[in-house]
Amino acid sequence: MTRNLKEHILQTASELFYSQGIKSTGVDAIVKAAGTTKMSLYKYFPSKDDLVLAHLSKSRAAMLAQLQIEIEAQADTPKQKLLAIFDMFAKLVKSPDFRGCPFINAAAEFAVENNPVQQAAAEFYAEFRKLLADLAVLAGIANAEQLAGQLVLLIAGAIVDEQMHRHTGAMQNAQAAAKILIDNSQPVASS
Amino acid sequence: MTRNLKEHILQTASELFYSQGIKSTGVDAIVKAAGTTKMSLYKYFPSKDDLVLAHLSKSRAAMLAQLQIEIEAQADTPKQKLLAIFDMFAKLVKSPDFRGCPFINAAAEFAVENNPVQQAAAEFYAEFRKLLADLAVLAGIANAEQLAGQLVLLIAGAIVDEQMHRHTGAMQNAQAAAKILIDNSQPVASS
DNA sequence: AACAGACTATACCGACCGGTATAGTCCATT
DNA sequence: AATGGACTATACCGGTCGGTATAGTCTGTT
Repeated sequence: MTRNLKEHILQTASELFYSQGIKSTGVDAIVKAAGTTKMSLYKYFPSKDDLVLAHLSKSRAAMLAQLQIEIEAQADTPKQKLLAIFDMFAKLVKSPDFRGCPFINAAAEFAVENNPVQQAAAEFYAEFRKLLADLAVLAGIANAEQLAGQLVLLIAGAIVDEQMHRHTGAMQNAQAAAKILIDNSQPVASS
Repeated sequence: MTRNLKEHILQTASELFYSQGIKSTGVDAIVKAAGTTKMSLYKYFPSKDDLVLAHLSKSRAAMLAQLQIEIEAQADTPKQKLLAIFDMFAKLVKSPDFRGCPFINAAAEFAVENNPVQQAAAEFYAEFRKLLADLAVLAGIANAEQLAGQLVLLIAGAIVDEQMHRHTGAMQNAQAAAKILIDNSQPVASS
């Protein structure tokens, strides 16, 4: 039960942070939802900021792992894997619990530039882009970095769009655009 | 000086809301920055929420007007006008005061679904999309609505991306993608 | 049986939050 | 000169914020 409590508090905090927003979630609310006390929370997380950073770090790892699984599960070509990522996000966006991207939302809540929260958000998107760029390289695309950047824009834009107007199929629209961009990308000069 | 004070308070609040975030900006801070008192603020805006909504409404009108001007200033073809919008946002994103999209940020700060703040954000993006769709129709594009939606995704995504990693040219990358999407869109069946 | 450590219970702290009450100043119109 | 409305000054309200202090409970180990 000892190492479990820290994880349990973090899990509870994560859900509240994501569903209600970080600044709107007080420490007391987390403590009550987790069925514990402030003393225990502050034992494992010396400040609310630490808890917030832990939440973002956990979300980052979880999301990247999920992406990796989704990519490897697909036994198809790299190009099909790229498109499958849009399917995954389309599913994610359909969930009733969907409330936008936790990193974008956190970056919006913590406005000060170079804030640790913003840096955490930036790091996730940098890793996400790299993951897409690696796939694009495998797909034999010459301007892989540029294409990966564009796919990130489409996905981030669709997440934000779905957050505001729900169930408008923004992610499918993004995928349709992605298809065109991929098909129009230059192949590497073949031997 | 009478009608000026209301506008002055709103202007001050707008700047603080945008630069620091809405929830992080207290009424006292607005009052102090505007050089007035709480009594005057609450005379014109019966609650902070009203002030927030007024801020979003003002920002929406300002942004749409700026877009209209930019579009009409271009004496070029509708297709060139569509691309010119990306230039405008590229300039906007370069400003040292840039801190993301006020509507996306506000929607992220106010998590509760169907919150008035979220609705205001959604309304802006709906109008923005319509504006692009009208241009796409003029450009003789058959699937104008779909294309407009995709351009919105690219722009919103680039704004969010630039908010996290500054000065990476995300908006130029979005424009490059937009060119491809426009060139690959189906023309209306001509007579 | 005794000890240690994880965890709980609760009361408290100063600071700040959005919002209000009361009183007073300034100035233009009549 | 007097009235009235716009605006200021300031003190206050209850509530919540993040964070801490103190004390007690419960349980596994020796």
